[in-house]
Amino acid sequence: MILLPQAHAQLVEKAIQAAQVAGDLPTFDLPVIEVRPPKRAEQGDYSCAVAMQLAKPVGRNPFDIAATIEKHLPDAAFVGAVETVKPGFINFRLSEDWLRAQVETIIAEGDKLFQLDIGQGKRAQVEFVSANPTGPLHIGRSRGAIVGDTIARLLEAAGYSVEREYYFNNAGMQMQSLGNSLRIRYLESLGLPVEIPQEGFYQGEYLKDFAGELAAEQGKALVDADWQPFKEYAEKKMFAMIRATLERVDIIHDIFFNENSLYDDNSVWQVLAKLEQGGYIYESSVREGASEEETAKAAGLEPAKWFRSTQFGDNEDRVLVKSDRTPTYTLPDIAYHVNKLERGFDLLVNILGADHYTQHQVVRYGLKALRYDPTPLHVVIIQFVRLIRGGEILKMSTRAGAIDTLDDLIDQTSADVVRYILLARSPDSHLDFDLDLAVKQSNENPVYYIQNAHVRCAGIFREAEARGKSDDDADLSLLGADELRFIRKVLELGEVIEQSARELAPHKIAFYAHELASLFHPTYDTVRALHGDIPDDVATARLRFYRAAQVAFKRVLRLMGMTAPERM
RNA sequence: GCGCCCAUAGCUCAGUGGAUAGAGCAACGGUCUUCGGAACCGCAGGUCGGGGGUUCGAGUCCCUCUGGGCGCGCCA
Repeated sequence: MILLPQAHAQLVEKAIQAAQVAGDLPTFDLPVIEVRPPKRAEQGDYSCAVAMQLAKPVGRNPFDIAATIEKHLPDAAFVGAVETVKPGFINFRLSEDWLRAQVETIIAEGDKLFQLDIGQGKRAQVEFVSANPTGPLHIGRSRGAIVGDTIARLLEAAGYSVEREYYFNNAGMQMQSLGNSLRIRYLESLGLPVEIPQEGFYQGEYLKDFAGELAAEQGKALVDADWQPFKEYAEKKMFAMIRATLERVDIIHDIFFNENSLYDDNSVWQVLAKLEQGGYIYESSVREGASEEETAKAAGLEPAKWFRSTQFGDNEDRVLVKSDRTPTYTLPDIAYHVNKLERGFDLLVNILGADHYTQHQVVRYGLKALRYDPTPLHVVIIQFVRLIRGGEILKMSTRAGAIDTLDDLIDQTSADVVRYILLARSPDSHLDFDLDLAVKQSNENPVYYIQNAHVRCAGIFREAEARGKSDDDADLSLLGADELRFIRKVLELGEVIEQSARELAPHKIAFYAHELASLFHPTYDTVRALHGDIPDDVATARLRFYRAAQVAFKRVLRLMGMTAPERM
């Protein structure tokens, strides 16, 4: 299937070249020619403003230039009419015959509708979620989960070969606390006296469940054990839980990358050595340029290893190896990104919460110091989510208790609702998740509005079958203006995929889905296929149209990771 | 104080430097002896936070101010 903006742009380009050959336009370097749907439908299906850009270099008024370009436009099957208007727009209208024929193309492409080849099979990796297995997934994390998975789906549709990766750390203090918390719950479930620590204790109910299972499996065998075996047990269970939660929203990672492997293969220390060789590391108990206060605080500390990130524009140097000679999170994170780059991906996408921005900058400085080319690396920063219930704002936190896990949210709404609401906002914007609205199964909830379009198509075919009618051998010339308007919108899907994949802006598909549905429902209302007074040939053509519509909705819903229900 | 993000209709938000700034919800008024109404139609709603600048053209780019979010740890 063709991308219409690009196809039109090529026509304009050829027209300009032809005009130059004919001497109607002077010679100049071709600008990037952009063609897009105008805001107002009366202005055409696609519009090009290149003549305005050319007015200055060519030294003529834009309207004349546009008219000249129009004169030299080559023929194309998809072009119905061309018009040059006011300041210098060239407006295109799609051929209606060509549009009608697209109904068959859409049906033929089916689940692969607008499967593009922009990625040309290049390898892309999307890293997202990446929560350590210390607890269930929270809503704050889940926005990144949905955005990351949808970006992966869009990249696949754009023609990339995509891997989904989850980076985690199962070492460190938090995991030790988790193991210790489980140990206490385990002893408690055996009826032994325990003391719940004030700090570093995980309160969650899930640990009581784990403890109960562990006690049932092991009896009193672990009464004298330290935190270690408990940590291992908790980690295993926790990951199973996280995976199960993600699967509920149709997210499956291909690779779980353990931070520890970067120590096992020594790459963390190799990275450090290379930075040292480059002269980017110094040893000191306090960073260079520190305030008196900081210096006083650091008095008596053993020297740490500092990275001169200020050389790359950072506000201050960062510690890579602490006084106790263990690395900070930053060092393995740099090593991880080196690892990613060396795996040869053409595109690396990293989904991060807004609070990780600074950390990521330091990683980039590290890569720069190591002389890696960071161009494949793209970061999508996700702004925070606020949960709203009864008009009240509940702030999200990965350490808060209560009711804000992704599982809870799915339980209270549905996987589809969660996916759509978390998706339908620019990642740059803060997101208010209105629980009351999400729970409502009414037209206030856009999720059902979109899915209902698919349901209605499915319903038509159930009914058609019952009445013994089919859409075989349809005469598509019988389709009217309403149907064509909808088909035009379906054909914009390619642009939406291309653009949202290129810009890593998956919310665009969500808005498109709603726009498509809002063209569908009025059409469904007026364009009847199975009414008694509809002639058979018209009914057949319309059924064929609804077949194409169903294909489009299914494709769009699947691109968003949502289900395309047959009934609701 | 420094860095990043945000500010558009009453509310929640779209808006790739192009033409008269758009949806949904809420509010108001209508439609239907339904291929499943979680629908459709209409009406109304705006100094695009303020001020400068760049451009043939700015909600969009630059500067600045104001207001909000996040970060600025030898935590991860």
